[in-house]
Parts: sequence; C-alpha cells; structure tokens
Amino acid sequence: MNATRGIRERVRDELVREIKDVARRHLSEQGAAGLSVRAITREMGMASSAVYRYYPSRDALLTALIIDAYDGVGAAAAAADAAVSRDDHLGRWIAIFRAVRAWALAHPHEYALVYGSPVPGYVAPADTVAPAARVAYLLVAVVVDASASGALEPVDDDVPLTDDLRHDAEARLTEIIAELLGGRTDVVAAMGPSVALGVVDAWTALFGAVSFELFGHYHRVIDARADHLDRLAVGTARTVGLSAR
Amino acid sequence: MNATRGIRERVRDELVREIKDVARRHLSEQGAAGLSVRAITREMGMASSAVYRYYPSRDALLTALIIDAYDGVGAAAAAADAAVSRDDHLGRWIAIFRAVRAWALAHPHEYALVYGSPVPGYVAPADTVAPAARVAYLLVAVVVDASASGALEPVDDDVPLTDDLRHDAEARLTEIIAELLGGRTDVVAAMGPSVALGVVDAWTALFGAVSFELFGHYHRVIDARADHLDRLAVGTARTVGLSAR
DNA sequence: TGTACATCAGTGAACGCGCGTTCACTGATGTAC
DNA sequence: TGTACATCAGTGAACGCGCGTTCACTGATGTAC
Repeated sequence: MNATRGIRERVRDELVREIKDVARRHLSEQGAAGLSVRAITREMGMASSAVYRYYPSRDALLTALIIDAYDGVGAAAAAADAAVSRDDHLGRWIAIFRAVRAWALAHPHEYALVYGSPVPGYVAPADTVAPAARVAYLLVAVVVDASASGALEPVDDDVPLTDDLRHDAEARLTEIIAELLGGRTDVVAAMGPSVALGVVDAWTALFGAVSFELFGHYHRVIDARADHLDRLAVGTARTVGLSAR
Repeated sequence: MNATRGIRERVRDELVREIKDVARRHLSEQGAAGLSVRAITREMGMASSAVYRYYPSRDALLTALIIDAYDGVGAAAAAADAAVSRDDHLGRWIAIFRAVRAWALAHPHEYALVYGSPVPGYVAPADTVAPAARVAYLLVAVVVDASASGALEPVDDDVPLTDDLRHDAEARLTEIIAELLGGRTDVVAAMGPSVALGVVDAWTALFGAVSFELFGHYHRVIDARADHLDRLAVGTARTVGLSAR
C-alpha cells in the first residue's frame, strides 16, 4: 500500500481500462460473439498472451464489459434523475426514460450486449445482478418518493390479479421496504401491488421500446422516436399514479 | 413441370428442409454467430461444399432461418387468433399475446434471432420486412374488427401528441385503410391516432415482456410469467379500447 | 423404346484465415535487510 | 544507501482447432429426338 506499489497498481488499472476501451470498440464493430482477445492485443501492440495477466479468460473480459454496460446505463439514468428537482416526480420519470434511450443510442453494441440476445455459452455470474437492477430501482425510487410525499394518485385497479402475481408484487414491495424505505410500511401501503406491477411494466416498456428502436423494428413504423418515447414515459407514469407537479 | 422433374424438386425441397432443421438445432446450441455450414453438413454426412448447391452463402441460409422464424411466430399467433370467436375481440387479443409467448418459449433461439440483437455484419434483406410485421397486423386486425362492429370503446386521450408523432400515427392509419379496410375510412375515423399508437405500444410491450422473460431480466422480478403476460394483454387491450364481450 | 447429350448433386482437396490458451522465457520493477 | 532476491508484465512460439468459400471432378438422373 505504499507509493511505489500504488504506481504499479495505477499502471495496471490504466491497462485494464485500455483493454476494455479497445474491446468496447471492437464490440461495436463485430458484436459480442466476434470479440477476440487476439484482435484487441494486436491493436494495442502487445502479444495476445499478455491479456491473460489481466483477465483469466475471454469470458471474464466479457463479464467486465457487461458489468460496465449496466453501470453505464445506470449511471446515465441516475445522473439524469439527479438533475431534476426531487419533487418533480413526472419530470424525473421522463428524464430516466430519455437517459436510457440516449445512452443506448450512444452505445448500441453495449446495449445489445446486456439487453439483446444472451451470448451463447456465456453464463452471467452473480456480480451482474445488482448493476442490472439499477434502472428499475431508479424508477421505483421516483414512485416511492411520490408516495412518501403524498403525491401519488390512486390508480385504476380494475384488471384482476391472480394469487401468484399478487405474490410477486408483494415480494417486490417487501424488497422496497427493506432497501429503500427503512421499514416505512405506510408508504408502501399507499402504493399497493398494482403500482409495483405498473413499475415493472413501465420498465419493460421502456427497454422494449428502446430495443425495438435499436434493433430495427420501428423501421417504417415510428419515425418520431424521441417523441414516441416521451409519450410512453407519460403514459406509463399515469399507470403508476404519477402526474405533473 | 412433368412428373420426374417434380421428383427431383421434391428431393431438393426435402434437403432444403433438412438443412434448415439441422441449422435450427445448431442455432439453439450456439446462437446465430456460431452457426456453421461445416457443422451442419458434418452432421448431415455430406461435404461442406454441398450446401452451396442450396444456398449461395451462409448469410443466405441465415436469411432463410430469419424468414422462417417470423413466419413461425406469425403463424402461431394467427392460428391462436383464428381459434377464437371473431367478435370476442379481447379474447383474440389475449390469444395473440399468449401464442407469441408460447412460440418464443418453444423456440427461444429462433426468437432471439429475430427479436434479439441484430447479427453483426448481417443486413436483413427486404424479404424479411413483410413476415416481420405479421403479429402487429394481427393486433391491428382485432382493433379494426372491433371498430367496424362498433365495439371499440373511446380511449382516454389526455396525453398530448406532437405533430411528428401524429404524422406517424396517421401514416399507419392510412396503411390500415389501404391494406385491411378497402377504403372504409369511417372505421378508422372511429379509431383515431391514439388507438394506432396504442397498438404500437401494445405490440412493443408484448415483445418487450417476452424478451425480458426469455433473456433473463425477469429473474427474481416476476415469477408468475404467464399471469403477468395475461395481465399485460388485458391492460394494453384497455388502452386501445377493447373490452370484454 | 433406345441412345446421345445435358443437367445437376455431391465430392474432397485446397486456400487462406483467425481463434483461445499454454508455457518456458526475459527483463524490468519493487522489497527486505 | 546498497545489494540480493522476489515479484510481476510481457514475449513469442506453439498447440490444436474451426471457419467460409472455391474449384475441378465424378457419377447419377433427366431430356430430346
């Protein structure tokens, strides 16, 4: 932990960063399946075997890229959310939608890496679970804040819930109490299972729409894509009880 | 066109089918990027070069698989729709949702081929456009039938439309008049742009949810997945004005 | 019906390529006394 | 501060593999007269 060791470590971190940067660029040209440690090291001017000083295998490198991608989209959404006044719940909700789309358009292959088809033969390790949930938790936090400040409107509850689905919804609500609310069950009681499922569906719709745009399914269907996503944000916000300030 | 030529052609069709069947199975083990003509021919006990009598390139084979996949999910949805009484509009809508999910669970890698990340370096030819639109058109047809029979309820129209988005919606409505209605503009007038966008969003939500389930994003989020999709079907049906008979 | 010719499916060797990973090694950097 | 030793990054050759595609070919099937 002294100064010289610190230098060695910093050089190491620098190279790890460079490997990932080059890998990310290759990802954007070949996709995940075409990611080649030889091509990466070739571009960096080092022997292909050198990468094994940094990652034990190609899959480990892929895992690092996946975690970075989840972190990237999560950080972009968190920053957009943070830039909006805390009590402008609808504004925060829309900001998160827009930030996810903007990040996806800026990093299409990293997006595809985590939200597209699973890489065949690759099994995501447990480390990827927490970063993957980040955007969903930002959406949950907006609704929780709205509920805590009494700004959440009651939602139409006319679609019946099966027992299994109610069980899922209540399990998610229990998690929210544990992770975001420190035991304030009253706030969650004001939300109810419909809101919990509504957030899941909004999260699904957000990534569904971004994926459809990015993967070409809106070609000749929707041209005004930014407007369309905004509308989707407002529409989903209503289904969970958020309204304009 | 005589009998013997017919035999030669039937043998040829048989082999084309076998190549695609084996390819599909390999797809399910390796994914699209790992699809190898050598592996396919090896399994079939023929020389790797023989496949070039049937497909000019690997990409052409991939295109055939993509078209088959779109046809497969479209046919499954169409069959499910056809099995429901014509005037049970909500029932047809739900049947389409369920059929898409069932087909996706039964053919996960074919599903990923068309609704997952685009295959890098592969450009979908124009032949894939029409089969890709089939499920969307089934949903549209349900709404059109409901509208034509006066069963479509008015929808809340409180989320404002931008001009660009209204333009998209009206372009889709014009297509519907041309392709499904033979000029009956009155039926479409009863629908309006909100319903057109609502169908697009329902279509997006359907594939968004199926993709999230298949690609692992509902892991530890939603366990009752069939119930969840049913609820999504009913919820989206309401947003376009469909109700129980 | 029989024969000469054309068409076609399929072969197998070859081209030229890239891949992930291992391993014994060199030489530079850092550590302990 | 100087020296002996340990750690570490990086090398380059090698292993064993698979890939898509081309091409001249053989032999069987189909066609025309």
